[in-house]
Amino acid sequence: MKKYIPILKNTKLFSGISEEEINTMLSCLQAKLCTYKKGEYVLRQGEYIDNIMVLVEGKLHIQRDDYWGNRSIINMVGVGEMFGEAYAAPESGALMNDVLAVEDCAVLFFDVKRIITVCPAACRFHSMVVQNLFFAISEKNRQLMQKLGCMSRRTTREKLISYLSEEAKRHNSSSFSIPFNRQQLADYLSVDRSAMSGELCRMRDDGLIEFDKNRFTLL
Amino acid sequence: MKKYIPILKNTKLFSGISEEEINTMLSCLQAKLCTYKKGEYVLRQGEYIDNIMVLVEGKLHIQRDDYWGNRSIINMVGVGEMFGEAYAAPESGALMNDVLAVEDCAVLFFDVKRIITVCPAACRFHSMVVQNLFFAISEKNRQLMQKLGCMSRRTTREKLISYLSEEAKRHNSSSFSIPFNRQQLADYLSVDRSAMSGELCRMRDDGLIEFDKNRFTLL
DNA sequence: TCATTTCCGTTGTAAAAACAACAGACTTGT
DNA sequence: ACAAGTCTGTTGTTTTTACAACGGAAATGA
Repeated sequence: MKKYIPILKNTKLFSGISEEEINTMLSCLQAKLCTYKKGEYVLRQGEYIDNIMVLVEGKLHIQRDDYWGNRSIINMVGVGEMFGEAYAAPESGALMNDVLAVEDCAVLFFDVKRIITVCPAACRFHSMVVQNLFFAISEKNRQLMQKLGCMSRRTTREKLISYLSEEAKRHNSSSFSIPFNRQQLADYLSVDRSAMSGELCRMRDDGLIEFDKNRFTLL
Repeated sequence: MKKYIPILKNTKLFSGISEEEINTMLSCLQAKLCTYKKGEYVLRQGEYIDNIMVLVEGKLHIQRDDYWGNRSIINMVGVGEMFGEAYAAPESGALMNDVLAVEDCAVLFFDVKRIITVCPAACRFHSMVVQNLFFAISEKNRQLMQKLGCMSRRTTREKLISYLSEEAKRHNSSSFSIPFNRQQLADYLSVDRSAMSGELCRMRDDGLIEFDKNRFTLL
């Protein structure tokens, strides 16, 4: 577990907290480490959790499959990112989505109650973690609204432009790699893969974008 | 301002706090009351805020209009509900959406910093408000994911079924009124109004639902 | 009460997406 | 190195949606 402390130091949750202090808090918060192989589910829709998770290795998808097998990728989780925080509140109900390991993963589980209630030992930086958690949820909230803004577009082309623009803004560059292959991007935008593939090529022919595999450039 | 204390008592933010204590906190948190006529904007996309707002009278829409004039209603805000909490964090950037009064409204503004930092007078129930705020954001988060689940449906019919099912679940009844007219519902689901209107009638003919104006019944 | 506006369903047409099926390029694992 | 599998773009067909325009019903307001 200790080998992940440098990673935790750079997460939103432990921002501003030193490695030694993180080490102390890991036991204070009773963190548990679990590993998953590519393709395994970390959490399944319908489960109840009282943990907040931090991904310290690999890549995850928050996703959902409907009756007809249509997959919808809600979000991508990279190393250092938190997930499950929406279920931090008591009585938050069952998970709505699956969490799938798309690469071999390592995940740290933290007991929510131990985070949001003052710990008996009164860790010096406990209250800072609470505030960090608060800001992180707030940011996640904005991300979700951004995705809603993207999903509310009518056509595939508009969705693509919206998504690619956001990615360009996020990378501070008109050239960037995306964390999805074509099928995953289609699932993320909730459109048909082949239709999207065609639309991407049409956008390239129209001189809007260039791309090679997962690398895109906005023109 | 005092006349709204009974309303505040029943909000998520002030849950578990007595009316007298709320009265004390209103000054402690330096609350400000603003009123808006139907059709006025409470907040506009691009603004920067450091407040959390509670609607104490009327009805609001969180929405966004794109270049082409397509309106997309992100969320509906009713009396007692909070909004703007996603921008509670510092450096949370400019507002992504407009907030429109769809009825005459009264809104209470609270300074975020005064909520999340311990107040000088150390109000007895300040920490409870912080936790309430935390849970409220967490719940908003789940609501957004639920809407994403709805928006990720491919067809208008699936979106309608998804939305109406959630409403039925929320009302604990297969018969309920929705807070939208047809155009607003179409904007909320990001579909064409006339196409949606037709689909609703087809669903009625197929024996899936019944409706009269804003009142729907699932069969 | 009457005129005006808003709301809702309907229709027809054009545009777009979903779906299915396929072939070539590329990866992966043995 | 080779076989199997995956990923991507392409095409054609069917289904669905968007758009525009209209009429009647209901609500609003002077």
